[in-house]
Amino acid sequence: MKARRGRPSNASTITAVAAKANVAPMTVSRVINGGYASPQVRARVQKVIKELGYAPSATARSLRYGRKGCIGVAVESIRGAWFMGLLGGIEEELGKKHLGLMLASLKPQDRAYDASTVAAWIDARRVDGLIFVRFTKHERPLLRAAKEANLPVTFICPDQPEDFGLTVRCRNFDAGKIIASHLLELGHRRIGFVGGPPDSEDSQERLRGLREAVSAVKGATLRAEDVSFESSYMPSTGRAAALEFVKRPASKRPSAVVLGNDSMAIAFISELQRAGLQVPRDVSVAGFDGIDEGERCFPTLTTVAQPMQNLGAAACKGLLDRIEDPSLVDGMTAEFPMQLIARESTAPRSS
Amino acid sequence: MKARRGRPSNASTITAVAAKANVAPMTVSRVINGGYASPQVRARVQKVIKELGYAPSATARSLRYGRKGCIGVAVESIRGAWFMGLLGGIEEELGKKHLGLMLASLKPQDRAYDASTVAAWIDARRVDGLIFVRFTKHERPLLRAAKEANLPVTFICPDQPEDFGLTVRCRNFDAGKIIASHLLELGHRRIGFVGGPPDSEDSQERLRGLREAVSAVKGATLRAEDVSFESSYMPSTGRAAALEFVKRPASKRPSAVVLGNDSMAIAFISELQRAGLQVPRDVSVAGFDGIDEGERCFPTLTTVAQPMQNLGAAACKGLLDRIEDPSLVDGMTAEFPMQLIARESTAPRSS
DNA sequence: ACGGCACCTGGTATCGTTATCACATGTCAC
DNA sequence: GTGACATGTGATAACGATACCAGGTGCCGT
Repeated sequence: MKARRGRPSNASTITAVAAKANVAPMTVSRVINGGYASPQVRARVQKVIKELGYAPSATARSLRYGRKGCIGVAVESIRGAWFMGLLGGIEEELGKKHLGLMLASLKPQDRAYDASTVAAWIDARRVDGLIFVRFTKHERPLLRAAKEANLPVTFICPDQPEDFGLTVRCRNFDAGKIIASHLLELGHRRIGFVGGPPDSEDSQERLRGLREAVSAVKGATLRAEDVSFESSYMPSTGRAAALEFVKRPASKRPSAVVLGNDSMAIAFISELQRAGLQVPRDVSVAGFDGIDEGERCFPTLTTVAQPMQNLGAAACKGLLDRIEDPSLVDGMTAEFPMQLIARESTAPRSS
Repeated sequence: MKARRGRPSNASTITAVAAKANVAPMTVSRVINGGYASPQVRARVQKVIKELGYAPSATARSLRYGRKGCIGVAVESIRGAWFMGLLGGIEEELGKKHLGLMLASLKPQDRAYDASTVAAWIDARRVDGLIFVRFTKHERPLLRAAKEANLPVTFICPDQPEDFGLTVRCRNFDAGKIIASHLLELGHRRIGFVGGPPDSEDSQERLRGLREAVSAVKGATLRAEDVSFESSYMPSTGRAAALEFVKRPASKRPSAVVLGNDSMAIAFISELQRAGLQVPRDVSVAGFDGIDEGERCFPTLTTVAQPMQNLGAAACKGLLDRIEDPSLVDGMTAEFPMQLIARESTAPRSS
């Protein structure tokens, strides 16, 4: 940004087109944007545009309009595949309006917290709006900055961060009930749960749903000793939980375990297998999210899938609406249903 | 982009700061960018800047300079986790210079070919440079456009697309040799190979390396019937290969199989397990790339890892160099070594 | 014949920033 | 005491595009 002038981009300007077509720049602008222009002039200008390969500069337009034609997406960490589906939905929605997408992680390289990039977006008015994926309390200052800058914001996040912006999320409570019903139907009565971080709203909600469904069935239990929370959603925590699990005598184990997300579930299963247990023969296992990986491991993973594509699209659409019409009421939330994908990792309880 | 004027962003401008500090805008600019300014004026201006929360508009700067402060990254498809490591490396490098990253896929939603977003970047001069991840011949028109626009380009790609831009890639030939040595050392003599698409340069190179290493060892073979190419790098093709594999009588199988990439390898293993085979007891399996997933499946996957982080960083650095100094010679390539990660999926040949 | 209107076109100012030049100072050397 | 030179500041003109207003036509109705 510091360097002298830009490269000698041979890109032509509207003035060049105007000169060559013997009209004023304004007329060229009108030809492009559809204002009054006689057929002859229009044809002449369009010919010159094609000859020179002219296309309007996004930068100059951005300065003139208030709009940048570009939104920012901030993800927790750029590693981790689970949000790719979201990005797909966002991109799809943006593509319809020819808008761009700037991506940054809130914690680059999983280093110390550093939201400077996103903060710079706001300060420098680089984007027309922001989508936060998994917004946590640490990002509060960013939110304040966005608010002050009057910048539309949406969240893809289980808990509504604040009375500002649109929040898009899944029915995590229902998800808990759904997986519980599935396991109960298969005959499981003692069910375990290994959640993500205890302060993560989605794990809590899912557990609540699970608990409610379990308590509605006579003889079904969700014992305190079978419920735990891990420090993160990383696979390593799933592995740790598995090591814990195999240490217990078989009679003291739940016959089905629900993990906080698919990554954890897959790691959990792997570790059980390493210890010689078989899934689902010895224990049924299920996760949440519906990442692709669950489809290509063995056994394939039963999960309650988030409609990632839809979540992304909804967050994006909501953001665009708010950009279009800043008067839209804020603090709304949109909820999406989650969907059971029953696969190999769950089976009827062995007698 | 069409709408009237932008939102009433209450962001303050350099003029507002200047007025409040009783100086000319130019002076404010100098205070920010470090030109001559007396200590008193500097202090006064900086105070006002803080009071008003002023930050220069990236858009206006972009128009003034030639630079957008932003590069574009075009990936083949936004699904697929394997390039997240690359993105991490790119982001890291960009972060150092406070540059932005615009992301787009060449085939959004894996629909019909549609590079319109990237083409628009070029036409509208939205980015200072482009990184192509897995550039294929279908993107040729884009490349031509970039060339005409005098836009720096780098590729993260096994085959050098053209005599233009910097290409960053791995030593795939060596990778083939590396995995071959590993398997040969473990005592395997009949080795199989299941590549990606036949026209993918990396699969071919890896096979060549494999072949060379195998042929150097007496008694080791890479038979034609044990070598195949699949239509894509998708896990489904790995699964298909496994079905093929288990159909053969055990005596006609290689004792070790190398897959085109990790996704395929993991799917291959899963399918073998489903058929009742055990890895590595019945067959050793290895992949390429080193995706995270290979670490949490069972058995963990032996692979030859690409230094994704480094590849991304190198491509980005090269791009920035070229943006800085457009006279840099083009058509260069930078090669990176790949690294063996020996894990559970490969073991000494069972006698 | 003249006001009114629809149609087409151009001039000018503007978005927010900085390069360039011009003009003040003050300081030092000779 | 006068030129040379560093230091500080401001006025002006760009960067590329478009909003707005002000013309110019021609055609119609009265």
